[in-house]
Amino acid sequence: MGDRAAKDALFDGFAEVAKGLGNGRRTEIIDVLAQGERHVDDLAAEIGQSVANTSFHLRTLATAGLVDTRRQGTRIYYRLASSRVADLWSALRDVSTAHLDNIDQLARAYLGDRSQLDEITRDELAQRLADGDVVIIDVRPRAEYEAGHIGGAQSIPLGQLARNLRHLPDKVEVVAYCRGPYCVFADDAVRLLHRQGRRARRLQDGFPEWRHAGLPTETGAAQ
Amino acid sequence: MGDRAAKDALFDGFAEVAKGLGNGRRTEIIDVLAQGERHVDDLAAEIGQSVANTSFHLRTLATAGLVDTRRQGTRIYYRLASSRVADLWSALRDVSTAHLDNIDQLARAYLGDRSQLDEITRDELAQRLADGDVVIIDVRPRAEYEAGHIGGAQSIPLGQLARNLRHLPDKVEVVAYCRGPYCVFADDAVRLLHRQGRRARRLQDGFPEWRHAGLPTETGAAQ
DNA sequence: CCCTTCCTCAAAGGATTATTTGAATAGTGG
DNA sequence: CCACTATTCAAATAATCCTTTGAGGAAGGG
Repeated sequence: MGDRAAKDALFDGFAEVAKGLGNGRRTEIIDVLAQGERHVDDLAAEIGQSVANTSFHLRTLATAGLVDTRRQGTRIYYRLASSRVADLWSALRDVSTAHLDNIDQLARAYLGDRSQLDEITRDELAQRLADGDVVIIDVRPRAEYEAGHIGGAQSIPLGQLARNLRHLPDKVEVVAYCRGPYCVFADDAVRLLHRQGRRARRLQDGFPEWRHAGLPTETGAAQ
Repeated sequence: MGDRAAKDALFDGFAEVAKGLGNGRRTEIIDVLAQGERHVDDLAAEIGQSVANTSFHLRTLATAGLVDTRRQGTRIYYRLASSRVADLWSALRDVSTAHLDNIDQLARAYLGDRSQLDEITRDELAQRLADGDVVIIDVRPRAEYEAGHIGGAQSIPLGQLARNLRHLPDKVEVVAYCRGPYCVFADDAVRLLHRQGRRARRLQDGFPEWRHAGLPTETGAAQ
């Protein structure tokens, strides 16, 4: 009980999971999978890597206990092993933003200047949604919407927003959301809507945080 | 806004923090620092590594934003950067135990067979403490007790337990606690007490979890 | 002011890790 | 049962990481 080698082995075990998250391509994968399951090809395109390399990273993640798989027809779908993994990812981002000096500027480089973008908190949105005086649009890729979305939201992937403006009611404020605090889709959507003279805000974080807070969600395609 | 290189750099940033936890010696350090600050020499002995190597790992942890330092006289004390880091460490252990098949057996190899050890939950202990019909002993090293301990607990480091048995009241149940679910000190203390025919249980987890739950704590030496 | 103690740094090795390329595999759909 | 396609594996290279050794600071005590 309690010898050095056994302790080292146990803590190496914990470190194994952390190593799974210890690569930028793999954190990108986790961020996508937090939205719902995806197949390899799709993930490879999402993270801008070759299929072979993506497969290698997915294997690493699976060995680290972070993801599981499911086969459907000829494809293999990867998903987070459980919501605990989403919690871990969230805790990791919290530490990064709080204690790494350069995360702020990296985020600014990727997201652009957000100072002109109005945000809305989860709680305020939940209230406004209950009151019915707001339109919520999910600007993530369609597959992510179908895997789960905010109750009452409609799916308008970012690329299709420009030609779907007329389907949005005129007088009501629009709230756009996407994957989370470090996702650009909703930012771009709000900027586009502003240029059209519409009132629009961005949800402060994304769908995973909404679900985690226990607020109402739906799955599947809209009719 | 939103180009590949900038996204990669941002997510590399998140991965940087995970890399900090991606080594067994560093997870051991984090586990110790979750109890309170410690100096380099001390930590080196704790994890069974050379001072130079420990210093190297601490530097890695500092670069990853996980620890901070403070100089006092000739020593340099390291501490967790914030309670967020403790949360991250806790989330990491949760994922490990839930999704890594071999953590169970590694834990058994280190901790021994726990099936004969009675445990007590935080909530039950808090209740019993309020009722006053229990003695709590903190079997961690003295420095950790002084950095923070359960309110009302007395410090009896494991090595001194055998010769302090007579100071413990006879009729009352003893609860021992230490660093957390993967710490052996309390296990060994309970086994020792059982051999003496005493009623004794081990707190299910350790001091950091007690503090995190907002239950009463104290700092400093006993009188 | 020098000596001691504690800590960090630099260099060097051996061991992992990330990515690319090209080949192999394993289910499925026909 | 054959052929196809999505995915994985193997080999190779370049990059990074861990540990040890020995030298180099930085504070404080005498």
